[in-house]
Amino acid sequence: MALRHALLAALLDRELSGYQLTKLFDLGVSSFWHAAAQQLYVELAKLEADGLLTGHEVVQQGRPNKRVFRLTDTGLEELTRFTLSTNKPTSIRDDLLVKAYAAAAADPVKLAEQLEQRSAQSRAKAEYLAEQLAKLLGGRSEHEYLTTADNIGPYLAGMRGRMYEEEQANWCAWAAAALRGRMT
Amino acid sequence: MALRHALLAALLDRELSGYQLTKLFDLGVSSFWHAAAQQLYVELAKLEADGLLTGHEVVQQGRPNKRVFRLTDTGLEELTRFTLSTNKPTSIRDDLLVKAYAAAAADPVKLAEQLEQRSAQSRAKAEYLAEQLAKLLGGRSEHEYLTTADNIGPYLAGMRGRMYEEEQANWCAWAAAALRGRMT
DNA sequence: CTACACATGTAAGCAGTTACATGATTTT
DNA sequence: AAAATCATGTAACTGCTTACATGTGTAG
Repeated sequence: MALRHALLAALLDRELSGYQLTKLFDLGVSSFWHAAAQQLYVELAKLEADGLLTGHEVVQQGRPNKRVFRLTDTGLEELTRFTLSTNKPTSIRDDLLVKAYAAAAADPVKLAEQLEQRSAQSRAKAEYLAEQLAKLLGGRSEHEYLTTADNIGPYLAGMRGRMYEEEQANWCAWAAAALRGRMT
Repeated sequence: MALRHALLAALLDRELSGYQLTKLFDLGVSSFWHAAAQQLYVELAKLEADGLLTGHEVVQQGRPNKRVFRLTDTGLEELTRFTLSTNKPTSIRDDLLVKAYAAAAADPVKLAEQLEQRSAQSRAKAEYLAEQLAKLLGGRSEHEYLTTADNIGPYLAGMRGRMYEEEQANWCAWAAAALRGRMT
């Protein structure tokens, strides 16, 4: 299992719809757990069938209706069990880094352009995450938040995501400059 | 395809055996491309069958023999084509980060212990990568190396790996401290 | 009346995981 | 004589990717 626990974690203390989860996994969680939108719906159905989640129809005005999911007691137990299990090896797969590794086989300018584009994307993602983190703090100092808030999980993980995207942006810009600096 | 191009990149200007590649993917490349040892052998066989690599038996004394692989012209062309292709979305999957997200469902001490353990592992990996990078420089300044070396790819990618592991180590230590700081 | 955001799925195919399997050589 | 490192695979299963499919409501 895999995506399973990421979904349970995302639903730990709130109800979210499949669509809201696709947004979360695209923007907020993608720096440490990747999942395609279609797969989320498939996995949500399985989790409901397995009794780890329950879905509830929510009628909306001005929008299509949606189904929100909530953790069951069994789901919470399963999540707790997961936190005690041994970690599977971290899996990272990034085409752009492989391309950087293969720089000698690439057109330096084309590669630099890709790096600069990614740098901008990562910078934007880092800024988005910084905003989300500030919202969580809600004016409190980090120390106060970390010692008093109920659930600091999203803040902890969000910080890692922000760091990751920031460093990615910096590295991409540096690598692009290095490649451009080699042009005659 | 996927692992395919990571292997071609690793063999860009050198011959390596399957076993040497497992070590490289475990230590040097794991921060941006994950692959299990078994899968490498499977993929190497496919790449050879497809004519992108050629394998040569190397008789060794004091060790079992090995087969080293070399890029063919077709393989190099394929790698160059890859550097121009559109990137698939970066895929990251890290159990430990999901556990951090689910902190509220976890035993704080047990989670902190896992984070501290990972911090040490990442620190060690960062140091190993720093050594490898220093070897590549071979006494030269970074600027000199980047402007004059033949193939700067492994240096560029290695730097990203070092940054990643260092930041991971820092974050894990910080997150563990935050969790421990909440204990009465 | 077109484009965009919201909203949710199904189905085929395969890349990658998990488990199993083997053997040489050096070091302790 | 055991443990560690070197060295290379096979086979079953499945989680995930890729491609396809559909429909509502808002904004320009």
